[in-house]
This record gives sequence, structure tokens and C-alpha cells, in this order.
Amino acid sequence: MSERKDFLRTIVADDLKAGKYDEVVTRFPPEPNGFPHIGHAKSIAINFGIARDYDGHCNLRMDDTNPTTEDTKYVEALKEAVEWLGFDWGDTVYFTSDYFPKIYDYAIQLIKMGKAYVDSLDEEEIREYRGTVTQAGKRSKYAERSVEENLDLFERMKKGEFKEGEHVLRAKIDMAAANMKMRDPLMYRIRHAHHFRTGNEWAVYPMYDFAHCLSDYIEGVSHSICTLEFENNRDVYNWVLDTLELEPPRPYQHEFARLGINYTVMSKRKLLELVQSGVVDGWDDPRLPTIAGYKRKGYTPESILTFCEQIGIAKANSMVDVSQLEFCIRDDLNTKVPRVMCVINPLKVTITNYEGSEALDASYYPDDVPKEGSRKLPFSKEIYIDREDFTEAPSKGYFRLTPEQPVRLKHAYIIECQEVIKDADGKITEIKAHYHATSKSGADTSGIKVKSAIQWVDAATAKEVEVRLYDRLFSCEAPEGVEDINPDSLKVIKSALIEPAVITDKPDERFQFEREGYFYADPVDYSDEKPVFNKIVGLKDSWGKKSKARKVTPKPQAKKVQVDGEVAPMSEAEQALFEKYQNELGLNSEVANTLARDEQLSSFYEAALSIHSTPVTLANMVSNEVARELKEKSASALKFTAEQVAELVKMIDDSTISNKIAKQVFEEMVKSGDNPAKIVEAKGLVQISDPSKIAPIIDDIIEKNPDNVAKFKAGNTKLLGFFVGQVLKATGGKANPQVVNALVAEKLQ
RNA sequence: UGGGGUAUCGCCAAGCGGUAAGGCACCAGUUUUUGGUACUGGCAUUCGGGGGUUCGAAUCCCUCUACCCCAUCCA
Repeated sequence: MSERKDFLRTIVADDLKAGKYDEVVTRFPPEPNGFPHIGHAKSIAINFGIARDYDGHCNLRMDDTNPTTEDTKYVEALKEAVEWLGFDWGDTVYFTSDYFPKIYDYAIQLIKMGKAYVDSLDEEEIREYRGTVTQAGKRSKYAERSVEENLDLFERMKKGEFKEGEHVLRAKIDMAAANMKMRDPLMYRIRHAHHFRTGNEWAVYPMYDFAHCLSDYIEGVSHSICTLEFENNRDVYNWVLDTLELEPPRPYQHEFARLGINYTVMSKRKLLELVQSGVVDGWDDPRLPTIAGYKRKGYTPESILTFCEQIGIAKANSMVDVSQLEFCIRDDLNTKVPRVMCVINPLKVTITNYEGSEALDASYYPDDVPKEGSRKLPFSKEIYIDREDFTEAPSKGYFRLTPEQPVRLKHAYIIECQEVIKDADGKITEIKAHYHATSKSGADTSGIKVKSAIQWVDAATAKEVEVRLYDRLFSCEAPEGVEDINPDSLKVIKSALIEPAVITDKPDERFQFEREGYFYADPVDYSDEKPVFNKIVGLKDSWGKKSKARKVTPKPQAKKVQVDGEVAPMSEAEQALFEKYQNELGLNSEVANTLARDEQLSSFYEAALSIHSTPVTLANMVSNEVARELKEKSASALKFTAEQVAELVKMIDDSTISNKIAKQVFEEMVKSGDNPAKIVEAKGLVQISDPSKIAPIIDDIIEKNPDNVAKFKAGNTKLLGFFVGQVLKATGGKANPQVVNALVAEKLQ
């Protein structure tokens, strides 16, 4: 586990430390209604990863509460994805549908508690009654039904006596709640549908809000981790578990930001659209961000997992750059896979001064990859190179073959262009070349310097293969739909030429085609007769970038103008108070404003002021520190009193304590409600202002940090704060910061 | 417009009152029989804006702004 924990792991570690749970139990709870994508991989990595890191367990649970959209083929895909990523869910895959009887019983219990009722409004009425975000809703008249009636109705709903939509079961919470999710959420609806696991046993199915929290509880989940869009549902989650008064411990929900990657889409709906419309070739199309797609393209599970680790976990909506993912797979494959030669766009080269044939030794790995292995490379008079590797009109910095510039054939000889043969249209059809017999790779005595070594294949022995060149599916960063499809997302090269060992020896299933990229033997369409390779990812190409000389006009980066909104006007009373604070008490306008606008704050301030009057210091304390506490709690819930705050301010005024210590004391007051004098006394927090006591400490710090002293003297004045901080730390915060500051500045002169 | 969230480099992301981590991308240079890899160096005087508190603020307070989520009998 890395040093720096993400916020979820911090929560888990804290809970464990506090003894809230004996064991951490997480769960990965997908709905089996679509193929998992890399966003699921992030969730899998988080849930299984946390369980692994804290010696806990992660359940794989199919959240199958909607019989109309779910299917067993998706549960297979989900299981496969988790397994492929290398995680173990133990003996059983859990299903929410297994808990239907229990969940039903909980519903009965809620009805008996008077906390749930059968509503018989129709769909449209329910929507109307719910109100809007700014308007409270109103309760259905059916909410008045007796417990007996509700029980009877619900039982009959279960038995299938009613049509779909005739009744629903709702929690009785609050139709005026500011959180729309709390306006009597639906818990059960009638569905006369065949469920892929429970068949026709049930006529009612629980809703997410009811089933999910209970499933978590039933499984003994400790941390229920989900994505941001469920933040509002957390209130319902807590309400259900709390009102049912379940035996503790119970799970708590925590949310993180879902993964977004540019140049792709991640929503199940859009993915389904792409598959069904035939824009792509199934759920495992290598252009899709599905796990199946990445797998088929040739990504390794390790690279996906590394990616998930690299992007981190946070709560800010974000869009990760694809290049981050591409880096992960390149980085993984670089040290793993053999290098071979494949010519994607062949151009015939005849070496006119070479006769016969030979087999050259060629290592599968470059020197910097510590792996063993090699193959024989047939070589003869006729070979193929890539068209890109020859030009008659080289641009500046072109390293490859030209009429004037020789080039090395990787693992073989240096050749020189003699003649360029063209067809009637002027298209180059063949190069006649000479080779240097003394330039053989590994035994070069020719002394010829070349600028690069290119890939090639022997014409007589090369195998024809199909190469599928995949590029990003969309041409814009934040695609909306099919209109943004990249027309060149797939280029099929039917007859690329590859060296024979790749086909006959099969040293691996993933390869680096030298100077091209990483490729994967397609697991579906590959056969020895017709080999097919998928491009996983290209190599980094700093030449291609340079030569294309994309003159991307630097966008005129108009600096964002910040518009300042209107500040709400003060009421008359607030205005009067504001003026009094400013004019009579001498507070600055900001502090006066803060105090005047908040009734709780101003009355707290006045109460303290009547006890001890240094208006300014006190106002600062109240408008900053007290304000923070009053945000969460009401004045009556505070442990400390106005009197105590006045006392604290007095100690600042008479220099008994520094401002810094005052904050520390205040924190203690918040927690314990003790008198400030008592806290100062108990902890010995009286400030040290005597320079003769502080000086030696400073000397010590200076001596221990020669590097920083040098940096400071070199002009890094920010380091003053560092030294002051160190001294303060050494004195437990008691040194008078002003004195320290002056002294440090003096000593570092 | 009510409620719930979020803002730190081009993209992710640490940071929790005392020197603005790290990765990707990018730019230079070294090595290289892959224009790959590896290595070295450069990339935020500043943390959405404006105020305030403090010796000291990305971190505390006030205020404004922008973006995301919520009015499915989906999850």
C-alpha cells in the first residue's frame, strides 16, 4: 500500500482504528444490464483493492432488482471482467434477488411501524405530487391507510393480484424535504415480468434505494462505496437502516467521482447504442472502452490496474487523458514482449549485389530489456521495407533511406539506394539497392555511419498477415454520439508482411512490431492460415509529431473574466449593527459585515463583549473561530460560552498567550468546554517571549539545516516561514511568533 | 429557483496554519542498430475571483463565480 492514502482508504483506516468494524467488507455491486467498462474497472480496483489492503473481503454482487433489463449474459461478462483483472470474490457470487424474501420482510416491518404505505396514485400523479426542486410536494391521500390495509394490499401486490402501476409501496418520510430523494421514495413496484433468476415467483420488485442498503447490511458490508450521483441517495440509505433499528454494525455509504476518459463514451446507454447500431462490432470491439474491448485489443490486466492506481480517487468530476492509459500499456509491454519485424505498407527492394540467402541471428529483445530469446531471420536479394522509410525528397531531419542517404536494415546490412523504379503514374514500385557486405550487424567493419535502422522482411519467406490498425473511436474530446465518430478509427491492412518466426514459432501472443507499435494476435479471428493482429497502441513517435509540424494555432486563451455577483443587501437592522460595529467599535468592514449579517454571531459577540471589552480582538475571534463552530451547530449546542471566549481574548490581550496558542486553546474548549485559563494551566501553554530563551533554539535549528540556510541566503526568502515553523514546533507552539520572526530574520542576515 | 457536491499546472492528483509532492503530456540534452526504452534537466512566486484573520493562509472566516448531481414505478 502506498504511503499516501486516498480519502476512502483514510476513512476505512480511521474506522478500523476506532474499532467501528472488526473487518472491512466492501462490495462491487453492478447491475447486470450491460457490459462492464473501464469505469467498472476503477470501481473493482477500489473495492477489491481496499479489501485486499486491509485484510478484508469484497463481495461480488449482482444488483438484479429490475427484471426487465437484466440478463444472465451480463452476469457472465461481469464475472469474467473481475476474474480477468485478477480478483477473487471467494466461493459465491451474491445476488440481490437472493435477498428478496428478507427485503420483503423488512418492508412488512416498515409498514407495521407506520413508516411505509401502499400508494395508489398513478405514475403521473406521483410525479406531480412530488413537487419540484423549489416547491415542496404534497402527500398522497393513500398515505392515511391503516397498517392493516397496507399489509393486506402489499401482500396482494406480492401475490400478483394487481396490474403493474396500480399500487406501489412508499416510505413515509417527508414530501417537503429539500432533498427530492427523501420525498416518500418508492420501495416496491409491481412487475409481472420474468426475472432471470427468480422466474415468475415475484410480482413485486424492490427499488434500488430500498434493496441496496439492506443487501449491504445483510452481507455485513462495512463500507458501501459508490459514485457521486448517489450522494442524494445517501439520506435514504441511512433512513432505511436507521428506522429499521437494525442490530449494529451497519454499513455507511461513501462516494467517489466516476471515471471519464477523453475521446470515448462511458455511459451504458451510449455504449449499448454503439453496439446495437452496428457502428462497432460487438461489445468486445477493440475500440470500445469495455473490459472485453480492451482485452480483445490486447491490453493486459496489469496495465488497466496500474492505470486505475495512477488516476487516483477523489470527488472532483474529471476527464482523464487517454494518453495516461496508453502510457500504462506501453510501459507494461515494453519490458515483456518480443520485438519482431512487420512491414505494414510494403515497398520492394532488390539488392542487386547480393546473391543467395542466409539466416541472421536476431534477438527478440533489445539490450535494455533483460530477457533472453532469439530467432533466425531469413535474408536474401529481395526484401520489403515500409514505404514510409524511403523518400526522394527528404525533409530536414529525415533519418531514413533516400537516394543520397544509406540506412541499416535492422539486424542485417547497410544498404544504399541505386535506382528508383516508378510506374506510369509516377508511383514508386521498387528500389534497386546495393548492400555493404562488411556491414553485417554485430560484425560491422565498414565504418559507414547511418542515421537509423529500419524494419524489413525477406520477400521469399515473409508471411502475409492481416493487421487491424485501431485508433480512437471518436474524433473529439467529449463526444456526444455517432456524429463524432472518427471515420478512421479502424484501418484494415489485408496484406502486411511479417517475418516467418512470428507465425511458425509463436514466441508470444503480444509483440512489438519494431518502430510501429504493440500488436496482439486476435483471439477470435486468428488462424495459422490467416493470421490477424490487432494494434494495441503505437510507439511514442517524436518524429511523426515533429514532421507533421502541426501548426495548432495556440488558442487565443482569453483569460476568463470573473464576474462578481451582487451581494445580498442587508436588512435595516443588520445595516444599523454594521455601522455601529464599524464606527463605534472600530471593526474593519469585513469583520463588521460578517458579524452583522449573522444573528447568532452578533449576539454571541455582544454577550462576550459585555464581559470583557477589547472589541477588535474579540470580533476577530468570533467572526473567525466561533463562526466555524456555529456553522454546524446552533449556539445552544456549543460547549463553550461567550464568557469563556471573552476570557480567552483577555489572555491574548495581556500577552499571556499568542494568537497561535489561542487557536489551540479554543479547539480544546470546543471539545471539552473547559475554561481557557484551566487549559492553559494544564498544558503549560504560557507563551515564551524572552529572547534569551528563544535564541539558543534558533541557533540549534540553523545548525541542523545548513542547506536551507544556504538557500535562504541565496535569496529564497520563503524559507523564513520554514525556520519560524521549526522553532515554533520545537517549543510546542509556545514561543512568541513575533519575537521568533524578528530573531530568525536577524540571525539569518 | 431549493438541496447536495466540486474547484491546486494542458490532463489526473497530494496537500488539513510553517520550503506548492508525484504521474501523464510537453520542451531540452545524454545513451541507443527501434525517431522506442533508459537517464538528466526544465516545466504553479501560486492554489476559481475578491476581501478578512494571523508573524505566516492552498489550508481558518466572509463573500462572489463556475461546473456537476437530484423532480424514472432505472441503478
